Amino acid sequence: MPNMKQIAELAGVSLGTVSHVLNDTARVREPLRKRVLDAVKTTGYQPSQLARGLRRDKTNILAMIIPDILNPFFPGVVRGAEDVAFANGYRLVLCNTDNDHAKEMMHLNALRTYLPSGLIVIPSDFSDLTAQTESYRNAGAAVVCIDRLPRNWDGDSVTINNAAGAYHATSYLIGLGHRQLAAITGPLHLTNAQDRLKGFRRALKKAGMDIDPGYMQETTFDRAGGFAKTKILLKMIPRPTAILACNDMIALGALLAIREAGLHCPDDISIIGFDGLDLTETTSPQLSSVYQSPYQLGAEAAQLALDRVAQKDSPVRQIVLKTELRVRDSVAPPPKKDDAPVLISLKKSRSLAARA
Amino acid sequence: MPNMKQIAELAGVSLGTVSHVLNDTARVREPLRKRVLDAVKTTGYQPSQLARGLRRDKTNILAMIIPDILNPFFPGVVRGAEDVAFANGYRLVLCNTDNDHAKEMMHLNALRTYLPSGLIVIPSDFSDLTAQTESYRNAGAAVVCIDRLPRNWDGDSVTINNAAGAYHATSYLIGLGHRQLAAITGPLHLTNAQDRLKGFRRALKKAGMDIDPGYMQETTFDRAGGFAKTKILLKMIPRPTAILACNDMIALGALLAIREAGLHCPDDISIIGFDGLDLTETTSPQLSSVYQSPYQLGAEAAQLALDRVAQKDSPVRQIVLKTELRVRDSVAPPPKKDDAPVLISLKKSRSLAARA
DNA sequence: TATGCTGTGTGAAACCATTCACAGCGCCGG
DNA sequence: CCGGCGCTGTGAATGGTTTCACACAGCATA
Repeated sequence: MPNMKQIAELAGVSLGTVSHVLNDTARVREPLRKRVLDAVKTTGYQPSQLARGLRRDKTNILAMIIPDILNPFFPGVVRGAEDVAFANGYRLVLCNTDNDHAKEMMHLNALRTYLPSGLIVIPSDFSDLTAQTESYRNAGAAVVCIDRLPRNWDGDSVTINNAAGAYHATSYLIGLGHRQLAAITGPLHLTNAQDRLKGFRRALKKAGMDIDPGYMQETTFDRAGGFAKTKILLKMIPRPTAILACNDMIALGALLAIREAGLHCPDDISIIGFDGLDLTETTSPQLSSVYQSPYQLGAEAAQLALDRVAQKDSPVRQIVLKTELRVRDSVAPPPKKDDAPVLISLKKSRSLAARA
Repeated sequence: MPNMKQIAELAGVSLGTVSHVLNDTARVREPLRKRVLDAVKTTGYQPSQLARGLRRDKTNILAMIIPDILNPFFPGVVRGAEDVAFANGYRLVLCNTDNDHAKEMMHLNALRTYLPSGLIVIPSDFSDLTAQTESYRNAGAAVVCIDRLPRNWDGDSVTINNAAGAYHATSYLIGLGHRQLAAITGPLHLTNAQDRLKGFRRALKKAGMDIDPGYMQETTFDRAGGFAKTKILLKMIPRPTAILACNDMIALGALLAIREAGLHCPDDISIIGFDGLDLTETTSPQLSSVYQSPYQLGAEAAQLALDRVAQKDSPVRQIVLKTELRVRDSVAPPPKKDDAPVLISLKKSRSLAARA
């Protein structure tokens, strides 16, 4: 593979001229310009991203740090970011932290010397990333936090309206007549889990309801957590007639626990999840959920990062995306007391056609 | 952030010595060595990966090209590769092709000048990648193909035993008494789809069965494909009593089509999928499937790539991983003719505990 | 004592693109 | 006719690391 010097020789121009033609960084008269372009075409020359990055103190790399790509929520985020990156000539470096702060630090440290233009982070926990990411900012890299925010974050961010989503879902359940409500929240040191719980409580308050703290269970954002906490909830007296699961994985675990207990969803107990993952369409019953678009989350974040690279001193942007309650088969009015299982089933959106 | 020169000055040694200490590339006497290490520690010096890569014609980057991270099979592959990469001080660059050959080429071209040490590819189609990847090989990069192979591939690879898996699943269905078997295969220009079909046919042949080509439907590896082709199969006379779906997404579509037709799985018709994704545990009925480990696929590929980097001229390795039939609730003996729906349900592995 | 060898350390060259100060040229206005 | 300006193009300096040829000291051998 040739280098720029050879292109310059072949085109009979100087090194600088080749660079100017390639980067459109100065006027070059047509004949010379053409000679350079021809030389590039015939040799198949490609500039070394390494040399370029070294010189410019910045590469066309976007680094992305997420908890775990195996969690079905994150592939969408990654894909959204990768699409925007690719469309703009950037590459995406993917790092998994497993929500382990130490691992997050290792990634953060190791990535720095690749001089990425941007860094998109889903923070692993509530530790203060401001200090860590400052070195990136100093190096001229854009830093964008998404999904949840570290403590005291005052930089660019993309999140969703967690409280509103949870509020809406909870209100819906109350509207159906549920009075024994429960919530299974994610780890409360995560801002998104906190906000969802806030929305839940706000809806209860609005309805003049008050619930025993035991009906709000905190756990990890996964199936195992949902399974375990649902088992606990099912033993409580009175048994909740509806559960707000603060993400879909928790909801999945809840569904399994309900089935294992010999109960039926939604006849005995209603479930609403959060995220609206694809897999909520193939569970039985199909899971109602507060939908958010992981793809959009990632795409907006990448765009935000690129915008920041282009315009370093524009005002901070904190984008908040909307959620949308998608009611499917896992919700119904509460069973009437001392009744045989009620056989009502609400079928609203069957979005099969859209995806299948 | 300091550079090597400053470390050299601080430690009172030459540039070369710093390099030797850091890379353990020559003996350095203890006192000097310690001075260097101290200087590094106090300054928090980190070598520039860009300069290093430029000089060594190779970076600690592994590039990974996959069809689409949104497809639930691939996150596991990516995670496996990232873990191995990370453990060895490498970073993973992720690229999605959407099975679009043009996009694959763009990624291949763009990635090259980052000088990755390795390239892990799930080929988008049957085009001959040998030529394209040769330029990587020439540049000293290791190229590993996984999951499916491009035409005439003679380099390193990691695949699974597709034919054996399909053979096993099909034989199992035959053993249950099924005689009206159908298969929904993936795109037959993909080697894995081909091999799974081969396994299906081999099992039929072994049992002395012959089937009408109409019972073998080819489609894309997704839910929409499975849904559409199942609708076709359900209209055929005689209606198949069992379907081998050549991946889980197809199986998912099949399940939905069966439900929509007012039929029941497994009472009316049995389904076995392929891949054994997590989501097969939360469908209803739980989906039987030929399990493979995407994580292992990715991990082995990354290890293979790193091994090749370390030992350029070791013999080519073509690793073939095993599959494992996981029987859950979506299979049963065929319904007896003119019978009411049979209520047999085979419950073998409930691997809930393992995962939840 | 001269020679040769081993073990350490040095500093310049090389990798390749970008950028900056400057030079050459043609043209305009004075 | 000259000074000055705008437009193009030049080539050297720059960025940070690795590596190679070489130097030097100390020691053993002839």
